[in-house]
Formats: sequence, C-alpha cells, structure tokens
Amino acid sequence: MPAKAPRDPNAPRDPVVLERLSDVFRLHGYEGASLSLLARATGLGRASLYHHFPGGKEEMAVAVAEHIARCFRERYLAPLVRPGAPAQRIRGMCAELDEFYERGKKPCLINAFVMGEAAAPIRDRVRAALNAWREGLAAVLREAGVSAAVARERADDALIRIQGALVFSRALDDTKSFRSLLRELPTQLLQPSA
Amino acid sequence: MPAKAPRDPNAPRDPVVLERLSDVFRLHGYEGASLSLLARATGLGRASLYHHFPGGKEEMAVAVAEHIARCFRERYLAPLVRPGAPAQRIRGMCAELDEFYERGKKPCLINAFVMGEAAAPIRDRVRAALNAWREGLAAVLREAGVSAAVARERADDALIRIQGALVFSRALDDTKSFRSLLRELPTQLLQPSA
DNA sequence: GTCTATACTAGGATAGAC
DNA sequence: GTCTATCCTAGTATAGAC
Repeated sequence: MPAKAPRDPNAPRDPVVLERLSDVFRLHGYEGASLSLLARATGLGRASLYHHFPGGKEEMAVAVAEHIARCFRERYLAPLVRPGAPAQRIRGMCAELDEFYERGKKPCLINAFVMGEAAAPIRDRVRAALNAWREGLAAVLREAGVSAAVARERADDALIRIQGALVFSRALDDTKSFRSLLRELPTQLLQPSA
Repeated sequence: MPAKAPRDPNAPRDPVVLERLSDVFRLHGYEGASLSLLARATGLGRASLYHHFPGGKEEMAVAVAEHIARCFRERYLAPLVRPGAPAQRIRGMCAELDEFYERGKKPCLINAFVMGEAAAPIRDRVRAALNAWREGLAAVLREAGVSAAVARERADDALIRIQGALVFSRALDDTKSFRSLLRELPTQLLQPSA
C-alpha cells in the first residue's frame, strides 16, 4: 500500500540520494528493499525519507526508475547519436555500460523491478526505458547500413545478452562473461549481414 | 536467521509441494517470498510448513534449489545424452525448456536466487546446477564436432541468452523474444565454426 | 529537513491441542 | 501432519519536536 498523498510527478530530486536508493533496489528488488536498507544507504532516517518521498517505498521506486531512465538517455543513448563512426559510438555505449554495471558486479534495475510485485507505474517506466534503449541502438545500426529488420533483431539480441550476462556473472560469481560480452558486442552488432 | 535445527540433507520431499514453493521463489525471489505466500501456494498452514521444513524459509529454499537441480539433470540434461543426432537432442532440451519456463512467462530460479540476500548454501546449489548445465550442453557440442573451446563459449552464450530473454520477455510483457530464441538455438549452437 | 518516538501491520517462528 | 493461538522482530508509516 502506498502511503499518504499523490505526488509531484517531476519534482527535482537529489541525484545522489537517487543513486543510493537505486543501488538498494538493484540488489534486493522491490520487495527486498526495506526501509531500513534504504535509510542506511542514503544516510537519512526513515522519517526523512518520507519527507522526500511522501508516497513511501513506491514513490522512491518510481523516482529511481525515472532517474535511471534519464541516465539511459543521457549516458548510453547519448553516445549513440554523437558524431563519429557507428562502431566508435557503440564502443562508447559499451564503455558507459561497463562503468554503470561496475564491470558486471552490479545488477540491472530492469531485472530487479521485473521480479515480484513491483507496481504498474514502476513496470511502465522500466518498459519505456528499455524500449528507448532498443530503439536507440537499432537506429545506429540502421545508420551503419544494417537493414531495419536485422537492426531490430540485433539490438534486441544485444540487450538480451547484457541482461543474461549480468545474471550469469552473478550466479557464477565471475564477471568474465559480462566483460567479454562488452568487448565483442560492437563487432557482432556491425558484422555484415549473413 | 534460520530457525530451529540443522536438517536432514537429503530427506525425500513431496515434489508437488516443492513445485509450488518453487513458483513463489521464482516469482518473488528469496526475500520477497513470504511465509504467507509460501503457505498459500502449498495449501499448508505456516505451522505445517515448519513441520516439513524445520529450518524455515532457508531450508525451503535449499530444498527447492536441490529439487530444481534434479529437474535440470533429469529433464534438460537427460535429453542431451539420449541416443540420436546432437541437433535432435538439443531440440529435445529446448522443448523441455519451453515447457519449464511456460513459453517465457515463468522466471528462472537462478535469477531469483541471485537477487538480494539468499544464503550461501542456496547460492552454492544454484551455481552447481548452472555449471552442470554448462558442461552438459558443451559436451553435446563437442560430440557434434565443435572444438572444446568453441563448445564452451557457445554453451555459455546459449544460457546467457536464455536468462536474458526471460528477463527481457517479462520486462516487455511479451514472450516473443524467448520463444524465437528457443527456435533458433539448435541451429546457432551447431553452426559450422567461423 | 532531520530526529525521536510511536503506532500498526506483516513476517518469521514455536507451542501445544487435535 | 495439520490447525489455532501466540510471540517477537522487522517493516511501513506517521506525528510532533527541534
């Protein structure tokens, strides 16, 4: 159950707080992210958290989802539309991803919020962010001469592999697969069509 | 915190109960799987659950992890060592997977238990099961004439894609990517080396 | 804005009757 | 083996002082 009030949808928030909250949600999922963990991670008391997010945990999760969607746009999608050769831009995206996922050690918020009972507004934002990523990646591939259909397939395949490699790496407690994926992605995405 | 006693490691359990528990853990993760959910799913009262699993939630999770590992061996790995052409055997595995994941609608326990704070004994069993799967799949590929190194790479890539496609499908609420992955896997795994 | 204190619910776990 | 009842802790949420 929410808490008090409907919230200001696009209120500006402290990015540092959102990052800290994000880390907890990424690691524990929506249900596993307790207020104790969220408070400890931010250095705020429970009551202070409610001051910033009157809607409680759900509002925090929505804010985090929006923050991450913004990051996706500004950090992974931005390199994709910068000047330069497509291969170079895709390598730029991979470099950002490597940092964002801390070389495979940090889970993905998409995965975390897809587990369990995260509410509809949260899932909607996750889906929107993922779709934007798919589109952005497919667009560079088209620009590089890949046909629209193949571009879509390859973009999806790349994102699927990223998600999978993160799970795989965490399950085996070895980030090798994630790191080698990032290394090979640019070549695989731009290979001549079969 | 556990509960009462150290437990009988290989006590035989009711497979139906384990399946029901498994569904809850798969969907909600270790932390999100509350005793209420577990009790409702099995049709048992909380106290009855503790009768069967004196170690509480953790013991349930371990038992479920072992049960799933057994399923992996008997259902996905078994088709891989049956007589017949490797391509046919891999298709057999894919058919089993399609059913087990209900065409992409049901999440993977590996992913669920890698989230949050699942205890070491749980993670160990998940890792062991995943490694057995990797080995089994790589073995068929070698048998089909793929070099050992490439077989390992491809097997890992296949499992990464399966995990990723499950996340992707759930995030987009569309199982298309999972189903098409299963369709294409046999060909991709056995393609002539580049 | 943050803290202390508090209320209330849900979660985990047991005891004991049947 | 299952149920009812109970205990305690942790989780969510709020009020009110500073």
